[in-house]
Amino acid sequence: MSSQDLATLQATIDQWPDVSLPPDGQHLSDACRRALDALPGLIDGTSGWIDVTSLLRQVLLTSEVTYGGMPSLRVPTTDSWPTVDQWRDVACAAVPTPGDRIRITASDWAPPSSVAGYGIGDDLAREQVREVYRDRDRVWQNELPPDPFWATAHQGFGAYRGEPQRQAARAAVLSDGNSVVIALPTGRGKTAVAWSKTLLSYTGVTVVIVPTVVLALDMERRTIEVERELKRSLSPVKRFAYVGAMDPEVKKHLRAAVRIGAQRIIYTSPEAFVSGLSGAVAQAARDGNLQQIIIDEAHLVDQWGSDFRPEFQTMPGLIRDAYAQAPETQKPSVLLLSATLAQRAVDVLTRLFQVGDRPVDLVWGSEVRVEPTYFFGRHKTEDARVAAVLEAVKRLPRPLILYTTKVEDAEQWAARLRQAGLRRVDAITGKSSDEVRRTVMQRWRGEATNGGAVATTLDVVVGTSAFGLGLDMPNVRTVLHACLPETIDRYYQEVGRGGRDGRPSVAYLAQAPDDLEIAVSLNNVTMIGDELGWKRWESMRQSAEVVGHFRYRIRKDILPPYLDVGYKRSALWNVRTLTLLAQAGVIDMRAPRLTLAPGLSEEEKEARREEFYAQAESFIEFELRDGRLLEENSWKAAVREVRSAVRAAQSAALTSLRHATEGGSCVGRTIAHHYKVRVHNGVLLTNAACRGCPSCRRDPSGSPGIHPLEPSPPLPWPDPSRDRLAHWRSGASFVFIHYSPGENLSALFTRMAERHLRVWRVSREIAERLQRDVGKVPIVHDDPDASSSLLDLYAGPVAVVLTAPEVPSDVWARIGSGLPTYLIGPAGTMNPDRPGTRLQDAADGPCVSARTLLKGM
DNA sequence: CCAAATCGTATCGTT
Repeated sequence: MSSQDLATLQATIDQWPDVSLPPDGQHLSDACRRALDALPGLIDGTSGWIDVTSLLRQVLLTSEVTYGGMPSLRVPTTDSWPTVDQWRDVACAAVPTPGDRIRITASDWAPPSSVAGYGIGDDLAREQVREVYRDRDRVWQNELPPDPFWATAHQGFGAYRGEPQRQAARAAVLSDGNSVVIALPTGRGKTAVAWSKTLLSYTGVTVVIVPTVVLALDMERRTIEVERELKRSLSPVKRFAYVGAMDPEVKKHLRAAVRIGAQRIIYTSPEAFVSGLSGAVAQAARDGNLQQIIIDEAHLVDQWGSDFRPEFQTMPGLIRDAYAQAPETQKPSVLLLSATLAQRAVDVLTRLFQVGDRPVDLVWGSEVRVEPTYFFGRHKTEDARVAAVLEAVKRLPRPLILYTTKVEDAEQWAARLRQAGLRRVDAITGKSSDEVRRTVMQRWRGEATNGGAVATTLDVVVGTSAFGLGLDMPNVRTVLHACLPETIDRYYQEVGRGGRDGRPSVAYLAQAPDDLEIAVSLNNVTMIGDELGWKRWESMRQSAEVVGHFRYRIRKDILPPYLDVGYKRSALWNVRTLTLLAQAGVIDMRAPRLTLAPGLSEEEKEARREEFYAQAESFIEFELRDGRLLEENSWKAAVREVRSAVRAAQSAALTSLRHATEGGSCVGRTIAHHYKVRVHNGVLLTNAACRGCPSCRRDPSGSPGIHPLEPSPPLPWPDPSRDRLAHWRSGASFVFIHYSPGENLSALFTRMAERHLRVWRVSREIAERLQRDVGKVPIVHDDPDASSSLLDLYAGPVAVVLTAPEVPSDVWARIGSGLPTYLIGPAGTMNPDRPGTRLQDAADGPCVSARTLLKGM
């Protein structure tokens, strides 16, 4: 299909100054829609000349790259239309034509391709930037057929978007009562993974912790849509977000719904989870109604939990409480989801979120994004940087994000761009009001308040790191940095806001001399020292009120002996001390909970409540975990270890980024290396990929390319799930279940599945029928032809159904390694170890007929 | 002293 970009745009321009929009229903590129949106703004001043020139340039390049030829547009020079010089300023050629019009064509432009400036690799650089303009539909690669449970959970789920999503989805339904860290790239369907268990079952509460209110509300909106499609209620309250600013009545009803297990899924913040919702969650757990706790953007537990938002690190205590109180067969599972997990984040999560005695599982689908083409510029002065960024903003495609570190710089950049001739630009920082954030997103996306489509009025957003968490904008084409981020994690997160639609994007970082100092100071996490920490700890312990078994409550703002006058930072330092201790394994942090002695009168209760909530903010609780660390020297040693681990991780994260900006080696490789993680049972690799960077343009033969070689091999599930059929194996690792020719096995299969046998190696057809029969029990289909079979990876029970009287070697190998296996085969299946003997005759393995087994179930 | 955001109320027992 060819685009109607040029014809439509030219027709609209020819009517000038009538700028009524063309009818919908034509195939137009994103760039062309934006250009059409921007044209009327020339009249009322809501578009500047740069907005229009850069968008028309983008349309021309989109057309040329996608369909070839030498596209041009004839534009007026009257009114507020740009001058010939202005067109040239955005790398467009402008030739006068009769009738006061000029014909414009666009030339290639790419940022300086090496750190030193223009030189080797320029051609490649331009070629790579050209690809960013290409108008093409996304093609999902590496799709995999869905497991029966996946297709059944929601008809919209369809195929898996690659092995990582498959592993994550399987981990979610196969984990019961354990914690799983799941690294899954953005855009690989994280949300579906979180939903599948909920949608498949008919009872149980899933609590999803998200870092911001906006995300909670956004998830609520999407959940309401799914609920409508399902034609099934997921909440008696018809609400799914629980956030502070909501109507107290709605919150009350939500708490009640969670408490009785009727709320199937709820989205909330760490703060609300450990305070308002904690009682309801605990009650649901006690009644066996707590199905899953899911922590989204789990890397923030490490990044934000240490001092900024300590509730990220008080969650584990609450989760352990809930886990301990849940009935043995209905323990909640904990999923920790993130796209960017480096060593430190994995260490923190696996330590803090281990519940029960099983180690935390890991599903590693970490990938390096292939969309960005990287550019770096180093400038000797701030003025030179400003000029370089301005040039890039004029010439690179929209939507475009410009990141800065400081709020002031973001605002200054927005003003500077307006000054230069942009109008379709605005800024978002941590200081922006909710209202501003909302309207900027709507103007950027072209969305009305009611969700309908309207014209876009914004192409460029200048932001600090506040802009982007959970940002849902698929077609961002350019991410600029007029700063040096303090870690490669932040840089990569921000670059990753581009190209969510799978099309290439440009990532260009322009550095100036002062940037490093700012990055270093932000990189330096504030932590308390040995001596002062110990003194604080002692004074906290001495003043602690005992509120339970090994459980203490302290005032956050109590002062250590070395201070006799309070200063407002003291409370923050106390919390920092405690989070450090939690990471060292000395304590679990807890959120204070109101406990009312029985037998109080209503007035007394009310008085206690009022007193509690008046002071709740100033309290924090903790539980001692390791008494051996109470002695001063071992305490200090434990704390010192955590401190140096944090410092090492932080400085490595900045060094990696500096390394990348220097252009000495491939950026994709540097990022991949940063996300390589060691765990107790192996090394988790992130494969390098690179569309283009200074190093790869200089020496293309050394580039990893955009097709990652092999997916990182999956780690085995370290511990088997409960096997409720184990007695049939009578102590052995496997049982052979033999059937007669023509025997109908579906009743047996159903019974086995209902007793939580979830993993089946069987034909797809039978697996799907089984799923239909058992409904809510998740059935995982182990395809014998898949590259990674669950026979090797899954230590829980697996059913293997044979249609011929021979045992495949991989099945026999699994049985030999002692993993629980239910081998269902025709009577007469031969024993691979003893030629000429049948399995059912062997003395060394238990066997039973299908009929006997079924009768006994 | 550099960025980042959130937060509150009701109850106790069986095979």
